[in-house]
Amino acid sequence: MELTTAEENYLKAIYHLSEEGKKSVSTNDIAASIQTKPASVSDMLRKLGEKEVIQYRKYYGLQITELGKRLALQTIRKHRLWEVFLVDKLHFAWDEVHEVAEQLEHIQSSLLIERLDAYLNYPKFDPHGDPIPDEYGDVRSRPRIALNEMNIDQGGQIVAVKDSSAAFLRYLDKVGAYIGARIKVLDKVEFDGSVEILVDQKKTIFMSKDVASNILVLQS
Amino acid sequence: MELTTAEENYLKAIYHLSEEGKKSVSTNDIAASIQTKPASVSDMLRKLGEKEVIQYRKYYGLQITELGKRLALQTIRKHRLWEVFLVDKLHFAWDEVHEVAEQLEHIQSSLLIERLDAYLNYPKFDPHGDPIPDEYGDVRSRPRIALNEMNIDQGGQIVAVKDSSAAFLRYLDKVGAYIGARIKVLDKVEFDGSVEILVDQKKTIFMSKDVASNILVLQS
DNA sequence: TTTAATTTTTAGATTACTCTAATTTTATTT
DNA sequence: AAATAAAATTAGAGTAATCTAAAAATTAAA
Repeated sequence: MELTTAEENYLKAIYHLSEEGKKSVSTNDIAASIQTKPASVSDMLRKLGEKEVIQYRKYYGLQITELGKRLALQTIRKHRLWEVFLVDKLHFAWDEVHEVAEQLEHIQSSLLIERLDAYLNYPKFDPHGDPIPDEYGDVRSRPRIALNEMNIDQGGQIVAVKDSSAAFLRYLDKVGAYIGARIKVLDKVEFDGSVEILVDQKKTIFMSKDVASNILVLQS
Repeated sequence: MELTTAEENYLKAIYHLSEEGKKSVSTNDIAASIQTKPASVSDMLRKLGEKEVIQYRKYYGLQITELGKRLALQTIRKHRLWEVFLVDKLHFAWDEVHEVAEQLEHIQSSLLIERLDAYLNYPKFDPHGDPIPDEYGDVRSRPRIALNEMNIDQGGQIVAVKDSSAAFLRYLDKVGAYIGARIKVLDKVEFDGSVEILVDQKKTIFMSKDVASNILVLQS
């Protein structure tokens, strides 16, 4: 089954929305998330329904099918592998990768992705800390916790950020709290919820609750 | 100035045809070279004319403009850099790269190409030995000579092949006569034009005139 | 130099995707 | 439960790229 680039983009958006939002995905949500008009979405939903990657009943909403999920995860896998390539090999900054990965994810060649995966040493997370599905679409996502919810003296590894705006990523880079960094909570301030953390066993930094709540940690 | 993927493909074909054929490029030639119908070509020529990447007079043929040449060379540059990446880094075989590079060449990001070029160590030739234009479209092609026309005891480096069929490339790989290999002509057989060459200072092989005439060498 | 063959272009459709504007359906309020 | 608001869909049209079939222009041949 072959999807066009546009179909892949819609399906990816639908997958993401149905993962996070929980309740059913609306036409308007999809339109907003891929910057298009609801009318275009309706049209595409009909087509995606025919291709059986979603189950679609007019006015009643949609449900992504198993096939749809698998295909969406394949695109997400490609996107995230390319992000790793851009950052690890071509030294792109975190906030420069998205646009390019958005194009690269549509290149069709299973050999290419296999080889790229091997070349990057089978990474499990992309530069934003999001998990990379395997070729069958399996995501082994270990439980993660927001940094501000950790207890004093607890340690772990930063594996993801919720807010991936360029400004936020630059801030994290500056304080050394990159994805993969090992951290430990030294203290928590009851009053404002801010935390004091040790980064990579050497640097102590303070973080507002706001920032900490946007950082996901794999506890150890 | 922005070209669509289709426009880039047409322009690339036109560039290649006008380089080799010398005389003017016909609608039929273009149609044949990109497997499409002459009617579609006519349509596209009008559009390319409007965008001033070619000079086009109905029924009278076309001429690629300086702008067109520059844009075509940019696409060719991208194509060849990606081929180097696929072969050098992802261990693709010579004959597996084309299809994928054909897709990758249309990714739009000047940063990406700059970084890729640096990452590959500014290669001057692609895996088929074709020169890679610089970012301004300059191709510094040093004089090359067919292997069968070299004299005894002359040395050089294999930089290109004329015949790039999969079978031929596989044969070359097997005997170690890859692009970049340093060779030296040990002997030439008057009778059938075959040559005896030393590859990479260690391996001696015999080559028919037929094969040797398809290998281009940069003399040293 | 007419006629015939070839090449090229136009005309008219088709597919994929998008849009605005109008309509229909569902959800919310009073 | 009727009226209103919101959401979703259809209708109709536009762009880009392609095709087949027909027409026009050029080239080659008799």
